[in-house]
Amino acid sequence: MEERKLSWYDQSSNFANLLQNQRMYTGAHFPVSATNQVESAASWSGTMRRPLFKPVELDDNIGRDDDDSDDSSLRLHNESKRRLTADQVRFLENSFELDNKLEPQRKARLAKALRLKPRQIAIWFQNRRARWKTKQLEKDYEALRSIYETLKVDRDCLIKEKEDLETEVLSLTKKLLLKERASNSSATILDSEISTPCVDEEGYNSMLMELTGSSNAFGLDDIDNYNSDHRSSQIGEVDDHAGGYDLSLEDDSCGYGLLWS
DNA sequence: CGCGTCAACTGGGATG
DNA sequence: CATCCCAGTTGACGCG
Repeated sequence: MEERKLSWYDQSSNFANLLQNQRMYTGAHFPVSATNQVESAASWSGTMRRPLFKPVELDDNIGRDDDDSDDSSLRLHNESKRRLTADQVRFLENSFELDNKLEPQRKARLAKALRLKPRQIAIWFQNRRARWKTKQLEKDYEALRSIYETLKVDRDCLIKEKEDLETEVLSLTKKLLLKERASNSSATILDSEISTPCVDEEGYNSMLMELTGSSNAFGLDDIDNYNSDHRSSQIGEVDDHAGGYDLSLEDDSCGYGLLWS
C-alpha cells in the first residue's frame, strides 16, 4: 500500500485530499463544483432527502481489499440498499469520467475516501458502466433512426424521380414510334390500298393499329412487357377502349396499353 | 399502487 | 484458481 505513505491518504476522510490526489493521478482538472463537494463532505447526510448509506467504519476497510468478504451483511441484515449520498455519487461520477475502469488501488482509495466498502465502489462502477451503455445504445439508436429517416426520404424522392423519368421515356418513345410510323404508313396506304376500315377521329389511331400488326419491327414487345408489369390497371382501361373498335388484334391488345396510356 | 431508479446480488464467461 | 466484468435480476425506495 504505497498510498499509505502519502500524507493525504491518512486524512482521506475528507474529499479535498482525494480531489488533490485525483488531479495528481490523472492530470485532469475537476470542475469548480468540486469545492462544493469538499465543503459538503463534512456533513454526510446534510442535504439528503432520503435514507442514505451509513458510512462504513474506516477500520472495516483497512487491510481488506477483497470485495466479497462479508458484504452480505451489508444487505438484508442492515438496512439494505440505501442510496449513496449526493456527494459520494458526484465524486464517483467525476472518477468515472476520468476512467470507467477500476483498478484495485483506485478502488481501495475511493472506498477509503468515501467511507464505503471496496465492494460498493466496484458495484457502483459496474452499474454505472451498465447505465452508460444503455444511454449509449439509446444515442446510437437515435442516430441510426435519423440516418434511416433521411435515407428513406431520399429513396422516396429517387423512386418518384425514376417513375417520372420512365413515364417521360414512354411518352417520348410513343411519339417517336408514331412519327416514324406516320411517315411510313402514308406511303404504304397509298401503295397497297389497305381495305381494313379504320374509323379514327384523331388520325393516329389507325396508325396504332398498323403499328400493332408489325410491332416487332419497332421493338414494341419490350414496351408491352413493361406495360404488363407496371401498368396493368391502365391495360384494363385500354382493353375496354380497344373492345369498342371490334379489333381482330385482340390477342395482342396489350400493345395498346402503352399507346393509350 | 404502479412505475422508475438504483444499490446489490447471481451466475457465467474471460483472463492471467 | 482468484479476480474481474457483464447481463440479468432483486428488493428498497421515492414519486405521481
